[in-house]
Amino acid sequence: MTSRIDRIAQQRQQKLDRIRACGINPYPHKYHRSHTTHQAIALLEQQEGSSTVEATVVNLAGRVMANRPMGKISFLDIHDSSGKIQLYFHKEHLSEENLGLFKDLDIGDIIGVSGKLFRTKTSEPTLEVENFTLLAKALQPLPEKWHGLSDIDKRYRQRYLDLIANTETKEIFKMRSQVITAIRQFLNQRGFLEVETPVLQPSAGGALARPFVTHHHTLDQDFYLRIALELHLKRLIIGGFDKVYELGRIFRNEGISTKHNPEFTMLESYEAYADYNDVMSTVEEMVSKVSQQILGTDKIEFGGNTLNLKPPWQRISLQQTIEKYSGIDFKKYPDTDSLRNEMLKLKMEVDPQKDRGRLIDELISTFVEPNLVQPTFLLDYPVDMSPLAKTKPDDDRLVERFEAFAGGMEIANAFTELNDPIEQRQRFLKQQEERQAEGEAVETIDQDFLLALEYGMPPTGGLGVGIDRLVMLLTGQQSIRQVILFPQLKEKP
RNA sequence: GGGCCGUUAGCUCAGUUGGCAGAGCACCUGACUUUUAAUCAGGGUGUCACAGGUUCGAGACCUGUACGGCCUACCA
Repeated sequence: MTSRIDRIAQQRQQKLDRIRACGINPYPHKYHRSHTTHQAIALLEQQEGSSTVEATVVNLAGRVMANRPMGKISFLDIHDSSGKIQLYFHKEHLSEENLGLFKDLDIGDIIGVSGKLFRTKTSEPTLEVENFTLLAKALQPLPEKWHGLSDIDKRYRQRYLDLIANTETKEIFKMRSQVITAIRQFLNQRGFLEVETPVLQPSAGGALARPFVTHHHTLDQDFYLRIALELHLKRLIIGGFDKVYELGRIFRNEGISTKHNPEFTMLESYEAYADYNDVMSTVEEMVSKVSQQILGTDKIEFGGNTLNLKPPWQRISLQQTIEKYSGIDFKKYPDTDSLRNEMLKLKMEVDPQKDRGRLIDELISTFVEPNLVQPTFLLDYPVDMSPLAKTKPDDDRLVERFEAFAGGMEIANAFTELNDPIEQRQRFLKQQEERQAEGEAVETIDQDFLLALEYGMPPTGGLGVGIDRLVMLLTGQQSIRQVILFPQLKEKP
């Protein structure tokens, strides 16, 4: 018994055989197209607006997306990445070879067409096809034309079908590309140098996340995929590049959710002689400029709210904000146990493994984060949870660090970088002891980074921005998988 | 990791109380010289996710598995 899809494939195979039997190559090497479909429509408008511009023959190419036969004539739509255009085929005006080929044409095939542009009586821009070429025969049927492809699993696993069938998907990824371009322009204009640093690292530092491990055969050595860009970029600040950034993929071997993908794109930038106040201005200006450049506005819709990205963003103290939303002033509970007890009073389920920094983090994500819909900077984090940030001049229990939130999501993290090599070493050691005490996996200390710091790093403001989340924000998507072309999924058996 | 929901034709989806497996699109055949999800006539091509169980009889009920979605947990 043949399945339906086998039968369709069989029919297409027969068409392919017929086409080959006519001496036609169904997969030729190239096609010279003179215009995109978008350019062709602009050209038609130009012809119509002028009595001197004569209709000329143009060559277009694209995928056949619709066929409306009407006896001796047929209307087909082809799509290319610029848009779509209608084609008009008149069977009596086609060569014998073209007519035979036309009969074996399917929706999904890619063709090149030449002819003159005109408008039908319903004023649809149309190309009257004088000659056409098969550029690629499709053996699989496309998803349905009206509903598109809505099976979310299939959209991710066969993203090409999602892109063919759903124009909104295409728009999201065009915008993602534009966001990244706009960020590059913004930073380049401000004198930042774009650099590339290693993905494979002997120790994964700069953040606290479980890394992926891999192995280099020739060196017979394990490597980690990077979990942050931080430590290498700071080496470059030490090396004398005053403003550097990297837009790169990082990898964290942790949970997958609507806001987490195991590999994601991070922007990190470092600016010598700046502190976190300078970085704050940069972030709000960058995000608002990028939004204006791409959406034409800095007021965006996200999750049913209108977010105003125009600077200045609200700046609020972490301590006061936690107190405001949870009633807990963590300053009054300087050790882990007293803070945990206070959290238990609120009937929070508190993991006894968590240290003070992680407890505070839990307070942020439970009470604060969902409330930060308008873009907001949360300022001055406890030193316990920020080993790479410099303490405040007047309070060595807090560091000059901020996180930026919008739409209830964390989108950026930044601090005045710790540049005292002795203190940095102590912080790493303290962190390692705590990890060990908790019986958790201990990251090796990046000794080479500590050595670099000993040569002297200027005061520096550092920034990390989750690009995927920023794109979610600007495109109004609630799931990170909608803004990653090929999100991580379990393999189908 | 836990909870809830989903998986039926290539795609989008129906399928009632357990009683012959359905529709639209796509595809095939035919008609049609300006259509726009063209229209009209005819054609159903299926491992009902997978494996068991209950039953005279299971797409439907029960158990397990896989994959996905949402929530939750984890997450600098």
